[in-house]
Amino acid sequence: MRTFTENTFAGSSMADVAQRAGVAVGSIYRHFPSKESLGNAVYQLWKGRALSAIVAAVDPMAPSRTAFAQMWRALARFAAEHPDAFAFLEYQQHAAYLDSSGQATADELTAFARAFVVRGQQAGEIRPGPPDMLIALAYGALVGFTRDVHPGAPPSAGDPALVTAAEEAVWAMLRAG
Amino acid sequence: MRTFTENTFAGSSMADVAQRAGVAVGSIYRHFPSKESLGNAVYQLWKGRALSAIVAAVDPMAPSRTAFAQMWRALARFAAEHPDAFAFLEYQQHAAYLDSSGQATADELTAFARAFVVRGQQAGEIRPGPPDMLIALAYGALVGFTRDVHPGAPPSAGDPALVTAAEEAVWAMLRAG
Amino acid sequence: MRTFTENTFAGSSMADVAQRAGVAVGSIYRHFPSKESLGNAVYQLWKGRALSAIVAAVDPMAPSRTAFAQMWRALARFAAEHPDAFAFLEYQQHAAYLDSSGQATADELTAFARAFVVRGQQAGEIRPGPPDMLIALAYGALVGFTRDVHPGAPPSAGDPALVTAAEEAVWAMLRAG
Amino acid sequence: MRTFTENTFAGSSMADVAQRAGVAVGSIYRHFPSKESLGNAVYQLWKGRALSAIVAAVDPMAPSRTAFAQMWRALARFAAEHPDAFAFLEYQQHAAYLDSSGQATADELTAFARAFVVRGQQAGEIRPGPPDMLIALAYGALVGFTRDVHPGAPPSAGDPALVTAAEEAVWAMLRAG
DNA sequence: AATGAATGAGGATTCATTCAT
DNA sequence: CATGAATGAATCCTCATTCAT
Repeated sequence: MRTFTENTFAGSSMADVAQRAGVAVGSIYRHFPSKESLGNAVYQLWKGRALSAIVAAVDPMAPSRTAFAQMWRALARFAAEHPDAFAFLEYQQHAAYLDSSGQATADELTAFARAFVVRGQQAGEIRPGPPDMLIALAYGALVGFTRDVHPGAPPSAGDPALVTAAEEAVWAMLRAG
Repeated sequence: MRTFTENTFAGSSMADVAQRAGVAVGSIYRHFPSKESLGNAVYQLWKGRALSAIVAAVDPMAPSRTAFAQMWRALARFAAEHPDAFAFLEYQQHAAYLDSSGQATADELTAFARAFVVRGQQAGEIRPGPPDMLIALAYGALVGFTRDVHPGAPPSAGDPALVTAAEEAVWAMLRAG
Repeated sequence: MRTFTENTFAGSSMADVAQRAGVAVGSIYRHFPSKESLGNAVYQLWKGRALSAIVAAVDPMAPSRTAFAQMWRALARFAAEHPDAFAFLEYQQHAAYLDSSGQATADELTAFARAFVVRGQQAGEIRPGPPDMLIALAYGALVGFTRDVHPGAPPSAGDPALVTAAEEAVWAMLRAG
Repeated sequence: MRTFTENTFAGSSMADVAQRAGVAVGSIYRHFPSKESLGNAVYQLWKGRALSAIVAAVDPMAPSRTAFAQMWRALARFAAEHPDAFAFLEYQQHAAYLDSSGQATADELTAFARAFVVRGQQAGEIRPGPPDMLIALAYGALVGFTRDVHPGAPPSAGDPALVTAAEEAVWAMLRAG
């Protein structure tokens, strides 16, 4: 994953992947039939972890304001703890190698977020409008927030005060009224 | 640019670039000494155009609400008219080949946005907080907004009603009070 | 080596080298990081062998006349047994790719010859004059002698009578008085 | 010629040749149909000049000792005045591009030298043996003599005392008795 | 099952040659 | 006639994949 993050999928060589993993190139091919399938597996693994982090943190019965805070904090924490994984997932293009199973994991996360938005809109807590658009705005804001760091610097997603400030701003974007 | 957008910089071959440009591979090397320098030039060209589009559209003396609308519309329009250029600029990683001159163009855009935010904060029109964070949130929201499209589908950034709805939402995130 | 001899270093392609070696192009790069380094290795290998052939054949305690005969015969034999290697070493320019380690091997041979000449001059057996000049004349004569062959013809360095005749002539050039 | 000397024929580019000549690449092709033919012309030009230098300097009726001195001095002078031309002619391989007309010029020089040797042998002034072998030894010695210089250093062929010393040594190799 | 050398197709780059200006 | 940009085959080198050990 780290190789992909630093060099892009196409810019990474299996030799580099193997070396960082501390195994031989041939060994990778015992577990993955191709570079593409390895890319898929890496994507699914980390996208799945991000999804789990959210699902574990959010109480679906809580009011939107609360649920949103839980969601935002969970994702910011994930991005702070695994900055390279988050960068791999969100700052790159995966179309070249992502297959349907990989896409499915991504869709699960969107579905979760959509359910949250729709419920909030029905409760009059979230601004009306196409749910996918609101998700795109809010998730995009999160990605921008974590990216607003020069590589190597401690991610702003790790500063609790900043995380809270950003969360409040984004909630202002989502909330109804 | 189109090749880079579709296949990633590292995933693009000079042969493909040449073919799409309708020239021979060797001809590219008469204008650019390397693939990297070509990447740089493409980046600078389009980042520069995006910057120009904003600068031309925004009245720096206008109230923040107005200036923001101008900025948002200019960028949404740019993304709608040049979806692949915008995708190349914003959905990808350029670290592998971007040199200082390329970075400089990117910094100009940030500087412009920062000036806007700072002025708005001084006027009490924009929410307090680190300007760069607010820019990251808003610009991230824009990127998310334009990205919220399955490839081939008409970009949401091209639908005037959606653009307005998104603009209002993002302004709600930025405005003071 | 054979490719370099026939086509010059710059005129040889790695593909040709690989084909003659009976391996794939990529395999060469597992052993040598570049064409230059391959050229170096080839040079060092054969220059080293030529040096060994001399060192093994010459008795440094013998009178100059004897030692010279041993040296001349050893080199003539080397040139007759490895005409292409000798041609590679002596009929070509290596400046474009030879590094210091390659140069060092060449210098060893010169140093050996210089010691021989100096000792002979001290013993009054070899004509006075700058040792390096005498070496250049004699070694040049050897190179000329072996070169005096149209490609494909049996090398004159392989005809014992000719080798002896040449040796006597060159000794007449070197001997004192 | 300078480009060929420094980089080898195969290692030289027409672009470099053109630049040093102060003309455009296309202009070369108005005078020479190909790189090979240019190589030929350069070879013939300089080999012809070397030949002329000898022919002009040598009195064919003079005794061998005298004629040899004239020949040696003429060539040493040529090598001293045109070190790069001499290096191009003698330190390199021309087989890859030399055609019959180029070879003819080289053969003329050999023929001239052979006539000298044969006449000297008939007069009992030059050591018996295959004339071509003696020529190879003597010409090889000359090449070695001029080569005995580190690039950039003033050529030993330019030091009159050295030239005379070398000439005497080489004559000792050739003379009868 | 793990290894890593071998393979050769593919990629970036060069360069002899052409040809419109 | 001179120029030098354009061409694309050929060159050096890389890298996904295979397979004998």
